[in-house]
Amino acid sequence: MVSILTMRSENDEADLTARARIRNAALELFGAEGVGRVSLRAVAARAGVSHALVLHHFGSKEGLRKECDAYVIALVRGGPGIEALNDTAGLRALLEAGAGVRRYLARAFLDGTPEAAALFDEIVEATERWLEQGVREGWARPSGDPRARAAIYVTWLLAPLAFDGHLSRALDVPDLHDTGATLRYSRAAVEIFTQGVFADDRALAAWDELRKGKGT
Amino acid sequence: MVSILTMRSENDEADLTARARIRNAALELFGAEGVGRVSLRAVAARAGVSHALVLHHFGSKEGLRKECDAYVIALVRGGPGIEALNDTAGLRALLEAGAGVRRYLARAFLDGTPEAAALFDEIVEATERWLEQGVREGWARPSGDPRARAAIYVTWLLAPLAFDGHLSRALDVPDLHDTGATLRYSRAAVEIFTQGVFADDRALAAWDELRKGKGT
DNA sequence: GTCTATATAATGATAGAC
DNA sequence: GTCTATCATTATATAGAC
Repeated sequence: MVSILTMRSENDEADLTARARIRNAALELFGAEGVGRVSLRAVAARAGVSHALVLHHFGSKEGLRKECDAYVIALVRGGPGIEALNDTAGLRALLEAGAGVRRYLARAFLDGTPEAAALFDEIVEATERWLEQGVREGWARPSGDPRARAAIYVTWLLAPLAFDGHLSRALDVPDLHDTGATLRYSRAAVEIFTQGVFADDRALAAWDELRKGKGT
Repeated sequence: MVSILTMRSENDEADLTARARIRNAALELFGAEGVGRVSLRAVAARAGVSHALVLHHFGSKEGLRKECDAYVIALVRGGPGIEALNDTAGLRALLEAGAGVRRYLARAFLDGTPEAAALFDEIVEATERWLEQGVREGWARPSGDPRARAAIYVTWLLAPLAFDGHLSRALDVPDLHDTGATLRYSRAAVEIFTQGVFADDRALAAWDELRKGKGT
């Protein structure tokens, strides 16, 4: 039996407070099936408690959802602020967290909760500053639209969250986020970020053509 | 009153069969809030029919969901086969479809329905061939891992589906998928695809370093 | 094809014992 | 903190009239 004073050892399955077990169970189920499709009873069953206890701790289903949001987002933030999404505590924590957590976060972004929106904005902002610095220091190329580039960059970095299973299937690896899988797809990503995909400016020219057609 | 023999003019709001109206209503609501959070009664109300009629036409909620899947996916396919996602009927149809449809598709990918998975695989396959051709013709750069590159590329092209609202907020445009918004973010994307982000091979080198640490 | 009941089950939430 | 009832509501689904 676990005292309520037990320090949280976040990663141990066994001895967590019931509150934490419930939150983890919710995270897993909400991530896997979507909040709407998961009943409080299902969460309770997975956590090994009664459904009444879930409500005792979180007040309502919405309360539980909010706590899940806060938890995952704190996990990604990793620290007081986000440096940029690259090689940061937050990203690593996210990769090491279970698939359920990643799927939960993807759904949070899709649902557009205020918390998720704030996180996204924060990451974009940090990334834009990071790329500005890169341009100054010479390791990043200048962009015609730094803000848009940062936003796109973040979106692309987060894309594997949303396309988890499909990406791993396409890459023929069992789970996208361990072993050599991450290495394989991140290699391809870095390759694109370094040398691009297109060998000349034809695509850019085509874009400019399109722009002329539709007005500024 | 609309005859059941009326030809489907897919885009007109008014004179559609009840079946089509129900499907459209479901698409919109499922996309906006997630299938689990939407009741058949809500769908029926939006379509202006009774909830019993929904079941009469689709048998069950799951049946309705499947029809939505099939409809959206057919929309993206655009024709008998997908050429590549670039400048294709499917992509254009997707952009011209409502935000609800795009959000629905994003959720379908996240939920990992078999239909969505098949579509994804199809697009990756087509994109890989398209890039192969590009390499042969000289307008695409060769890749160290063509399969992974194609998969990543597709993921990135689809990313705006999943981060719709966040992207438009970061870009400070009301709706991501009309007017100049598409142009702005696609310009940034093409820029990256053409010239990359990083100015030298430092990131690639760092990646290789990481790889050594974790074994092949 | 479309509706108005109605049946049946599940859900979020509460009350109160331990 | 945790449980066992229990309530009120809502959901999916069916039956049968029009």
